[in-house]
Amino acid sequence: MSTLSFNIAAVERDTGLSKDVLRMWERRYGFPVPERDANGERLYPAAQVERLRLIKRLMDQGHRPGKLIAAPEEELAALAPRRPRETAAPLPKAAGDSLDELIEYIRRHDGPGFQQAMQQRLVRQGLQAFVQDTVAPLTRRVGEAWEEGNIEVFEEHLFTELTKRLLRQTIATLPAGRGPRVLLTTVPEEQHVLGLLMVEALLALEGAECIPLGTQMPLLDIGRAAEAHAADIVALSFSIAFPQRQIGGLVQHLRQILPPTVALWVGGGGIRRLAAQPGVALLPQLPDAIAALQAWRGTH
Amino acid sequence: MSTLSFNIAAVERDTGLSKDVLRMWERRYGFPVPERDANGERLYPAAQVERLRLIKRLMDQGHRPGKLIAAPEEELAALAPRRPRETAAPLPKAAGDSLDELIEYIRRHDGPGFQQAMQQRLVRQGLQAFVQDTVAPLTRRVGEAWEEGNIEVFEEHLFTELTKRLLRQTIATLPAGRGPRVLLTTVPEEQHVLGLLMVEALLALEGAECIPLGTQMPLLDIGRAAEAHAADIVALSFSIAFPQRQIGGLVQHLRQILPPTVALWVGGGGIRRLAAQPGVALLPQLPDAIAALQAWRGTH
DNA sequence: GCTTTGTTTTGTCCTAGACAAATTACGTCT
DNA sequence: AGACGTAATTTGTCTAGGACAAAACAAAGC
Repeated sequence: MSTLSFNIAAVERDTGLSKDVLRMWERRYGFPVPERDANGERLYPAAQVERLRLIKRLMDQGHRPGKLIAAPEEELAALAPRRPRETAAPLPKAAGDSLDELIEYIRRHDGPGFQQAMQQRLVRQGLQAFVQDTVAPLTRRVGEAWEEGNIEVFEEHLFTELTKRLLRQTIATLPAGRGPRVLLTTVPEEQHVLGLLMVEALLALEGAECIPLGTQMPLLDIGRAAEAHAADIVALSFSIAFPQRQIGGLVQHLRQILPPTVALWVGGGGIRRLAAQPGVALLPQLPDAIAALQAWRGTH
Repeated sequence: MSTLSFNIAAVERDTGLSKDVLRMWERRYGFPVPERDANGERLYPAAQVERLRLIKRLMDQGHRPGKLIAAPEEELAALAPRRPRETAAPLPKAAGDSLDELIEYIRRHDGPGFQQAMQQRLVRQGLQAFVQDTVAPLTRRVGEAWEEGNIEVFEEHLFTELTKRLLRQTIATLPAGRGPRVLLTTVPEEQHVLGLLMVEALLALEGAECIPLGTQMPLLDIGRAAEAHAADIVALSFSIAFPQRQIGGLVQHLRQILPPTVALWVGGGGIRRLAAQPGVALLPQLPDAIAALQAWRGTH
């Protein structure tokens, strides 16, 4: 079998670094330096792709590409402590009140075990506490673990998929809401839906009428959907992974598209550094959504 | 309020046409011709964005960009019969065995009604028939309606989201499978998960042990996941909207990454024109998945 | 009818320059 | 020392036009 190599589109797919950035880094920092095929097009060896993935992860953690690419191998040792693979800490048989127990199921690739443990916590805590005290911190922990290289991409996907299922399943059992009508979605490029589901669970529990439109809705279509569904509120979610620099412009753009009578709520880990805008409610934390709902009801 | 305008990144987001393509069309066909901001960067008026969205839709339908862009306004009349908005055909009160009834709920933006009707059909038909005779054709119908401009993007999203919920909810009630272990996912850029869920439902019903990893998994991570979960089969799904030209290379690439002992199944509407490859099973139709499962069991 | 061969269409990749927004570094003032 | 404003730097995205291969289509032959 030949050594695997990736064309530039494949590298973009697998690393999340745009073609422009890949070419610019090559020009500017001298890395990566791919080979070329017969046609003069870039061909990245697997080793360079791996290194790029590592760099991308550390960038998402806050490091700067210039430093990372310059540093030779110390960064691998110092910044990326890959999980000691076979530690396999024994499951804490005790009360199991810790999130570690849940993460350990994921690390062991034990989907059914994870589902069962989550279900148990849901029943014990009730939906609201479950969302706020289990799902939210667990999501944060998984994100941190990913940044630190302690969890694989597919493990994170398994966690997300199973948690999504549980939340949706539970939301389905709630009675129909009485209003206001809240339209929930994300912008294109933003595919993380867990935050949205958490908000939906909390709002539905408070009796709001939620209209879940999934992810990746073009801005113009969000406007049309708000009109067609006679929505009172449009709620957007930005994950921490979403390119920060784009969020402000996007929200401003959408605010222009929506009629002024429709409220625009924005939440998620991505908005931490977002400046306030007129006509846009920032809800950095989950409880803020409940507060905003009560405030809305007070004024309508 | 000023006239809305979009920079090239926003147009890419909202139309799905890459920046390269937008610039190339401008150079080659003389459309679109955006204005420029103070910095010389493209600024597309909303009207041009609308037209681009229309062109993209017709392209997905099989038309060619050169023709579409040349044609002045006849194409709008001839090819894009926008749904007569207020027709509002009365719901067929009768047996309701037709898919039209279900689509009509979506058109009326009646989420709860749709859910209830779907649930009813599920109970009446049983899961296997429901997937094959309701969900699959309905998905196709919705896709066709979208191509013909008879359904809005957000309506399609609502349909997808609600159907996903119902399928996942139902899958959750099935008992744990006995094997083989089937890992289900899609490649990056492919975010359609409905096809995958349909397959999962059928396979789980046949007693397979499904590992749902959600969408958009980098190829290298699919390989790692297959190893970590000791998967017997990796099942990929390509929707009809996925760029055809990329599929062949992607599948070939993944086949190289996976160990030869792991079977690779590929399905979905996107593979209609895909050439056969050694070590890759093509499953264009849903029943093919069941057949493939039985074949696998026969040889193991 | 079908297959093969040439032509057109179309998307993606390439180089290389420019610049603005974000971030860091620095110097000054309180 | 800490706060603040300004300069330097880093970094991503945009622009221009050229090139070419893969796909789609047309035409000719069997």
